[in-house]
Order: sequence, then structure tokens, then C-alpha cells
Amino acid sequence: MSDAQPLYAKVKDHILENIRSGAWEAGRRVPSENELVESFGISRMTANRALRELTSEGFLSRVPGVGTFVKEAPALSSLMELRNIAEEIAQRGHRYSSRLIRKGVIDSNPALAEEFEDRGIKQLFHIVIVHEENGVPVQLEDRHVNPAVAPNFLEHDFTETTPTAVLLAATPVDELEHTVEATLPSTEQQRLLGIAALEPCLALYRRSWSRGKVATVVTLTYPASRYALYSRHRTSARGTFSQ
Amino acid sequence: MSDAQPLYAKVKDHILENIRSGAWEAGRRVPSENELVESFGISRMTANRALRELTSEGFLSRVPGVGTFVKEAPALSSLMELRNIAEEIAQRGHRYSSRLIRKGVIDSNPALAEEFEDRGIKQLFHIVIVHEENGVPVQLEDRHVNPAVAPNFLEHDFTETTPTAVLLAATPVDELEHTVEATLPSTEQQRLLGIAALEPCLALYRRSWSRGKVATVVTLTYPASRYALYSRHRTSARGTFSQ
DNA sequence: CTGACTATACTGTATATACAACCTTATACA
DNA sequence: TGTATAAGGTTGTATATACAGTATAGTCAG
Repeated sequence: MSDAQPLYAKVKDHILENIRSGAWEAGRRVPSENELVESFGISRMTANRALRELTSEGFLSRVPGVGTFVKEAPALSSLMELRNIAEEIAQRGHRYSSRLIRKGVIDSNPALAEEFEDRGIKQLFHIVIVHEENGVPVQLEDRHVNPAVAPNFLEHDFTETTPTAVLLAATPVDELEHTVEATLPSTEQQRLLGIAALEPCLALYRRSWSRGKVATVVTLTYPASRYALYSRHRTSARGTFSQ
Repeated sequence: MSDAQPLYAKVKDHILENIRSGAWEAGRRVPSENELVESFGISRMTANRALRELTSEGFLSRVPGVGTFVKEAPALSSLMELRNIAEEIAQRGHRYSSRLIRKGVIDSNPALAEEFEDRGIKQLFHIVIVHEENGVPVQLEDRHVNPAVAPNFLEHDFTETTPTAVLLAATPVDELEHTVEATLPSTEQQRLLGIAALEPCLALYRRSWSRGKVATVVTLTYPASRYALYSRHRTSARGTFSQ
């Protein structure tokens, strides 16, 4: 006993566990406040708090006079934050897997040197990975890494930890640059992602800086039918929006 | 006046107003629950709810035994800064123009009510505009606006000022949600943007909140060949990296 | 002066109760 | 058959009360 956990938190965990495990699929009705009162032996206000917080957190939706329901969880990737796609998928209660297509050292060239803002750079690490959700490819990662920033990068086996996780653990990120565009996939991309020629894709190009150097340059390609980029954040309470 | 607003919401608004106006700067102590009880003539649970929600929304921080304080404003990550496309184009030294395709009031429906998080909403403002750079369409804007937030919205002639500028001037923006996906254009989009059927497009879906209400929902469609989304920003010491 | 104790203020949680608004379903009635 | 009404379940809000845990300021004994 003595979980030292508040009652409303236990109720929230119980509901979240059912959602995460897939036992309660989207749209399903969750127990009403009065049903929670009976099954947990708590007061209605405590049940109300649990359901209300889960609603504001985006897991449930409530309709007065009708009930509370599991909300649709869209397949979304966060746009501005560096998140680990494996965690993201796991968080949705789905199975993550990956296929390592390429891993090695390549010689630099003028275009790459430009991207890394380092004329003298000689060699780069290069990996290509297909990330899968429930066995379906959802992201093609084509990444170059600056050996000066993460010299041990290639020592990792990327089946267990994603490159994002490795880099985040190895180096601080000072600055990020993103470019997002829509593309039609190349034949190789079609093959690796298992999509048709006419399926549009999102291409997210990202450079990240660490201690003043470009640490990594990556292009992430998402099939439009399987993934969208998402961000939601609060803006400063004081007027950051000039004009 | 007197929107028949719940008591806890009035308290939240009062506090937010003080934060927004700058009257209460970061770190400043806000009234304790018992002080709110006295000044608003409410029960402590109601004051507690107001402060608790503002805390979970990131505006306040609370320390048991000490008090409640205004939180530091987090740095805005900025791919998604609300920028005025007219200014953006002017900044590049190009000529901005626009074509107003539609402007009027439409009846709500369940899908729109859901997007606006207001089941009772009856009517919405709706505009469609094509933005052009040097006479070439670069963005199709399809926007719905909540009349409760910007009642004078339709009074503007959008040839001189863009809807974004109008809304920014009229209301504070508390929160932004973005979804980006790749699409192939519908026939109407092809016609309005003057593009081929096989040209992929970026669809940027954005909702913005003002004083707790969804103020506007907009879908911006960019032809991939003419526009990409770009951002670059420093990451703050903390934050930015969720989990 | 220092350390232990106490009083006080504040947040955190939990309950019991109440009323309003909303929705669905069953029932009664025309 | 169609319509109005009633009943019951559901969420939304608000109050009064209680107790626990935490931090601070002040008091008192050593």
C-alpha cells in the first residue's frame, strides 16, 4: 500500500492504461463519474477531477448529458521539438521497429561542407533508416553527422536506440533550423517507404547546432497518408506578437 | 458584459489580464487562495481551481507553504510565428497582391463546432484569399473566424491588410496549434493557385486560441514549387525538449 | 547566540452536497 | 401517428468542510 499517489491520479492512470494498451479504442465510452465513484469508492468530485484533467490533456472528450469518450489520437509528429520517433510511437500504444539501410563513413563534398558550414571537413557519418509503426514505414531518415561533434556515433547499433536519442544524449543542442516542403517521392523513396509514385510526402530538413558547430543534418521524409507534423504551444503571456 | 461566465473563469481572466498587461511581472506573487476567496467572494475550491488550471497551463507556479507566482515566459519557438505573408513578401523585395475569393457569414455544423471547441456556436465568418508574389499565387488561405472573438472582422477590406494582421491587432494570441501535411491539390485548388494536378502542396492547418476560446481556424495551402516553411531558432536552456 | 519548538499561512487532496444544463428514452396524450 | 411531457442519467459548476504536508516567522529555553 502507500503508493503515496493521490486518488485522482490513480483514476487517471487506470484510464490512461486502458487507452494506451488499446483496450479502450478511440470513440469508446469511458465510465461516467458516478460509475467511477462506485468502482473506486471515491467521491464524485475526485472522479470529476480525473476526467476533467484527462480531457484538458487531450485524451478524452466530454459531452454534457451524454458521456465521456476516448478521443481520436492522430498520427502526428511534433514539429519543433526534437522528439524520439520511437517514443512517440510507443506513446500511442503502437509497436515501433526500424530497418537500417545504410551506415558508414563517407567523404565530404562541397555541398555537404557548405551545409556543415565547415570547408575543412573531410569525412562524415551517414546513416539511412526506415522507421516503422506497426510494421508500416512512416519515416525515412537520411542523416549526416559531424564526427567532430559526436565521434562515437557509429558505435551504436540503431535497432535499440534511435539516432535522435544517441545525439541528444551525446551533445547539447543550441540551435535548430527547419525547412518543410512537400515532395513527390523518388523511386528509391517509393521503394523504401512502400508507397505509390503519386503519394505526396513531407520532407522535413533539419540542421542542428551544438557548441557553434553544425552537429547533424537530416532529411526526414513522411508519407502524407501516414503522418503529419504537429506542434502546439502557448505563446508568451506578454505581447510577443508585435503588430 | 457578463457573459454568464463561470466564476473560476472570471478569476482566471482577472489573473491573466494582469499578467498580459505587464502589471504582474514574472516572479511576482499572485493572491493566495484565501485572498481570492475574500476579494471575489468565492469559495476556496473555486479559487483553487482557477490557480490550479493556470498552473497546468504554464502561467503560474505554486509552492506549498509559500505561495503562487507568475512564471517566466517560455521562449517562443518560431517556425510558426504568426507572420504576415504580405510583409514576408515585401521583405524579399517582391510585390505582394491578393485576390479575395469569398467573404461572408456561414452557418456552423458539428465538424466546425468541434474545431472551435464550442458546441453552441451558430455562425462563423469565412474568407478565402489567394496571396500572390509578383502576381504568382503562392498561398491559398481558407479561414474561419469566431465572431465572439473578433466581431468586427468582416468590416475590413482585406486588400490592404491581411486577415492575420487584423486578427493580431484585435486579439491576444494565447496558444497556437499547427499541423502540416503534404497533399495533392483539389481541382478548385489547382484552379485558384494555377498549378498542375501533380504538383504537391503543403497544407498548414492552424488553430489559435485567445482568452481560452478558439479564435480562428485556418488552412494555408502552398504549392511546393513556390514555397517552403522555414524556421531557425535557438533552443532555450530548458524546455523545447519534451521527454 | 543558538537550537528546538510553536504558531501561522499556504498549497494539496478528498468528501458530501447542491443545483443547473443537457441529452436520451419512455410515457402519456391528442 | 405524432407530439408534448416526464424521468433519469450525464456533465458543469459551486460551496462548505476537513485534514495533511510544507515553508516561514516568531518564541522560548538553553
